[in-house]
Amino acid sequence: MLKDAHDPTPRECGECPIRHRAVCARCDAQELEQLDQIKYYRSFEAGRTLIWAGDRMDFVGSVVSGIAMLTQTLEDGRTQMVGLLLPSDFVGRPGREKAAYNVVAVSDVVMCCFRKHPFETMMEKTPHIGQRLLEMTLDELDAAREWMLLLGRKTAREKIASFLAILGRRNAVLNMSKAAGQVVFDLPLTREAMADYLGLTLETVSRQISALKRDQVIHLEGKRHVTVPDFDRLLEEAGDDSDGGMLA
Amino acid sequence: MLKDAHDPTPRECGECPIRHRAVCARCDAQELEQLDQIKYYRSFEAGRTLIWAGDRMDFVGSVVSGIAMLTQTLEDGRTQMVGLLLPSDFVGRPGREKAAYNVVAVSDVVMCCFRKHPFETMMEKTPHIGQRLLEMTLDELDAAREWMLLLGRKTAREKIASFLAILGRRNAVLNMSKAAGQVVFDLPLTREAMADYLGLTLETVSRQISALKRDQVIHLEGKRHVTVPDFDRLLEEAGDDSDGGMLA
DNA sequence: GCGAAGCCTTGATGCAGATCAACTCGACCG
DNA sequence: CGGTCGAGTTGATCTGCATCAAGGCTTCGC
Repeated sequence: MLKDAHDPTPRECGECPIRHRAVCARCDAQELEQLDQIKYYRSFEAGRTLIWAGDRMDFVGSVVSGIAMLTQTLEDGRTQMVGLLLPSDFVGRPGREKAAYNVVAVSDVVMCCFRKHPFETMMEKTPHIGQRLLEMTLDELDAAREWMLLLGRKTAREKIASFLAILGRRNAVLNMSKAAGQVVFDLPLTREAMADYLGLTLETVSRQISALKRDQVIHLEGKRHVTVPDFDRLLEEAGDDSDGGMLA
Repeated sequence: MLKDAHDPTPRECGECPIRHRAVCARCDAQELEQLDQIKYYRSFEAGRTLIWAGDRMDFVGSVVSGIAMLTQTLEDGRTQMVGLLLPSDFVGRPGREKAAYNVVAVSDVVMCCFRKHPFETMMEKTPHIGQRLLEMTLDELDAAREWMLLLGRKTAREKIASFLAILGRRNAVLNMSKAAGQVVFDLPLTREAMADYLGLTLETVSRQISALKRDQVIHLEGKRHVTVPDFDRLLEEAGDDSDGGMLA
């Protein structure tokens, strides 16, 4: 709610960093105009819960900057992450009254929110939006299915390696930082959040990271900065089918 | 490919059992006409693999009758089910060249296939289809996320109870067979397929079913016919949050 | 009627990862 | 400066599920 001086909130769609990847990617100038009428920005600080499962939702929206996670919990407190939201990812479901998951800010987050009812009406009249949302949802479904394989069948070491491979691949695409096959990135999550992602305990996450470090599969500077000297080696550790990940 | 005398393949959309739930649910008479031009039926016998991951796909389609499963495997053979396809569920992804998952017939299956390219062009011109597909995909994503919680955080007993609850709830809705809260249904999967669904071994599945039987949570006639005397008791065993499953 | 194959159950044993617990390190604050 | 708090590491022990192994029940073909 509060805005500070360094707030990276864009002023208008033209300067929006996710303009070409979010739900609005295919909208033309006139459609953006319409969206502009029903949108507003909100900022949240790291650690805050943006939405509680069961809450009434009066908006849907896009993550503009920062990282958030979707989680579910059992009554005794066991929690499982079921979505990791990066900039341009969509939050909420048109047509649904109440939130199905908790949404928690991992880092500071800025969201572009659309008032739900007007957005729904607009979706009916503007195929562009629904088409783009369909694409994005299909991508998420693929990711969820990859994730199910990980949760159901991989060992702790394979889970960690797979997670690092996902982060590494993303960064390799963004930065082209493949100097001699080296991949470098920062872990965006705490050990606990990684555990919730992978269906492990935080102790096991810590141990397996140490083991991969000991076996020279990765190097660590501090607790978060990772260097992967040989990415293929990491992929082997992840245990995927040989053609794995070529979809993305 | 072969058709036998008892083949339940519908002749035209008017008599199609999934007419009002599949991708074509919202299509008007004229749109159905168009779909009719590009569709054909195929039958598969139980156990057959309809599609191999990596295969070139020249069609997408709907399950008309029977049950199929989507599976992924690791190179050493460990396999995880990532989708359970019931009548009206959609197979394939518009815009994608190659199949991402294996599709295996659990029972005899009839599919209504649409030639992929004409279907894609039609989707662009017919918002009804894309809208319906979006709804269905969002539902699948929700189901996948529920499933992730199960795979990542539930015990073997809770997994079995959850699976039975899903089947029971589905049948309760269909049959209204809630004579005094009793729910009755047949297991559609072998122990091995259940294991692949739940991320367990088939021995553990068998043991946990025996345990639930011993503890009077369920009754079994033969290996497949299940009676649940007290559905709330089953839900407790499933370990879900108290408000659980009310989305469906 | 008999053998073989598929599906399922049950028992004995082992191990990967959970649990419980102690400790380190750095950031922040009065 | 010392104290506290959150994040992470590491060790010791326990346990739920996997693994290995044997046997039962049904169905099918000959």
